[in-house]
This record gives sequence, structure tokens and C-alpha cells, in this order.
Amino acid sequence: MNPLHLSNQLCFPFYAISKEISKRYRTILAPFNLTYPQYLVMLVLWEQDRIPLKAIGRRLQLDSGTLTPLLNKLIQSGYIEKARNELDERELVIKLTDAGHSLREQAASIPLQIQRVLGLTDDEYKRYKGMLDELSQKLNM
Amino acid sequence: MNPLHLSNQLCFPFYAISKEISKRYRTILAPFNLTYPQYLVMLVLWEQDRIPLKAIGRRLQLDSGTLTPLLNKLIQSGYIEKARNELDERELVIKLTDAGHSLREQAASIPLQIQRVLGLTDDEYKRYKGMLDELSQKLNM
DNA sequence: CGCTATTAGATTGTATACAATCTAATTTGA
DNA sequence: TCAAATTAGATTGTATACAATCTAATAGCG
Repeated sequence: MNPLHLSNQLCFPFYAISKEISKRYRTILAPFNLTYPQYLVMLVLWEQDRIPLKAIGRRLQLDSGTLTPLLNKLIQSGYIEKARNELDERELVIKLTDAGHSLREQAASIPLQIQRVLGLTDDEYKRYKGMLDELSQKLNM
Repeated sequence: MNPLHLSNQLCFPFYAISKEISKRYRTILAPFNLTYPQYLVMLVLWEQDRIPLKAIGRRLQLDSGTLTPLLNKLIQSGYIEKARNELDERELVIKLTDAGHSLREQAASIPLQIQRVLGLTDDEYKRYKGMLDELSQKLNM
């Protein structure tokens, strides 16, 4: 067994599958004018609105260098807006606009669409999800 | 169960773990002046030298828009060189340089180092690998 | 043979990622 | 209290990704 052989690498299928999933999201998210990372930001904001950039970054494991331009795109698309926390002016508070709120209902069909293009049964989906959550744990993420 | 909740997404842990793995590779690959995608190209070439860009792209699922600049970096680093197939001048043949060949021996320690920073046992490693290969299959990749 | 279709790479434009650095605001400790 | 340390974001520079388009070379076919 050659550990330098591509087919023996754990990391490559992660890399490849992750790219493949993003690609399949691209088609589904295009009508909403969203990319996959932008969609993730929207998911976070639909869970909790009016949170600082920092909190979004913690949740998605992204830093300001990535989030600043990404949030600006979401502003351009009309889904969010920026404000400053008056108690701590360093803090940039991200708020959903009306369009951002109503997008939530239109986006409700996305998870099912994704499951369909991935072609996984509920059981498979759950099994893979369990494995990934376990691995996240082991990696201290 | 809210399917729009981040914690119920299969795709997010893929995205997050994939980024995390790349980050851990970064430290290990830095002494070799390689990024993770560049390392993948080297793995492919160590398996088979003198193959066209197209073949590397098929293997890594990357197109010329990604590979052209990436290969130019590897040329700058002195690990590969470009040539044209004389029988088909469209084809760009990628060849390892002497430095590229000898890098292979120096890189032999990388897989173990990665396994160490990931903190996985052999069994865990194999189990995850099996699941991912299975999923790749299901996704027709 | 010569024209059309196809193919391989390169290029352009857009969108992440992330390290490193910078600025402004807040916190902390002598 | 007030200078030093810390923190939140923004900015800069480098490196992917990938769709779309372009160019040059080859293949296919009437």
C-alpha cells in the first residue's frame, strides 16, 4: 500500500466531494442569485438575525477577509444590511432586509432539491451526516 | 426538524471539514513550498509522469482554468515542466523535473504527518475512507 | 481535398479562502 | 487614569475554483 497514492488518501475524496456538492448547489441556488457560501450565511441569519460578523464567522469558520466581501455581495443582492452596535462601535451587526426574510420561504424547497440531486435516501443522508458530525468532533471543530 | 437549520445540513460539515483539512495540510506542505491542490497534482505525476493537463484534470476533477495557473506555479517552484506532444500539438505534456522526482522521497513522510495532525487511528481512517469512496460512487464521480 | 465540428489549453471575469497587516474602538492593568 | 494589549472589521496579496469564451490544432466527413 503506497500512502502517496491518490486512491489511498482520505483527504482527496473530501476535497472532491466538497467541490462536487458546491457545483450541484450552484444550479439550485442560481435562481436566488446566491452562491453556496452566501446561502450558508443566510441559513445562519434565518436562525438568528442581527448578529455580528464575528458570530457568523464563528459559526461558518470564516474570517473577515472572506466574510467582508461576501456580505457586501449579499447587500448588493438586497438580502441583508449592515449596522453598527451602538454599545460597541467595533461590532458590525448584520440584519436581514424584508427581501432577506421573505427569501426564507422561497428557499424552503432547497434542502429537498439538494437531496434529490445528490440522489441519497433519508437513511443514507443520516448515516453520512452522523459520520461527518463524529469526524468534526474528533477534529475538535 | 427544520431542514433549513445549519446543523441539519449534510453539506455544511463537508464544506467545513474540507476547509479544515486543507488548513492542516498548509502547515505540513509549507516547507515544500506546496499548496494542497499543488500537492495533489504532484501525487498524480508521481503515479504517472508525462501526462497531459487534461489527464490531470480528469483525475482531480479540475479544468484548465484552474490547472493552467496552478501548473505555472509548480513550474516556478521547479517541480515540473511543460512540453507539447509532437503528435498532437494541442496536448500539453506535464513532466517532472529532477527536483520534482526527488521531492517524492522527501514527501514520503507527509501522509503519516497528516494522519498525526488529524488525530485518527488507522481504523478510523479506513472507516471514513470507505464511507467517502462509497459516497463518491453514489454521486457518480 | 476542404470545410465543419471537436478538442486541448489559455484567458477573462467572478467569487471564495486565508494569512498578514492596518485602523479604530474597547478593555485591562499598573 | 491612561498607556498597552486586545478585539472587530477592513484591506491587501496570493491561490484556488469554475463558467464562459477564445485560439489553435486535429478529426471527421461529404
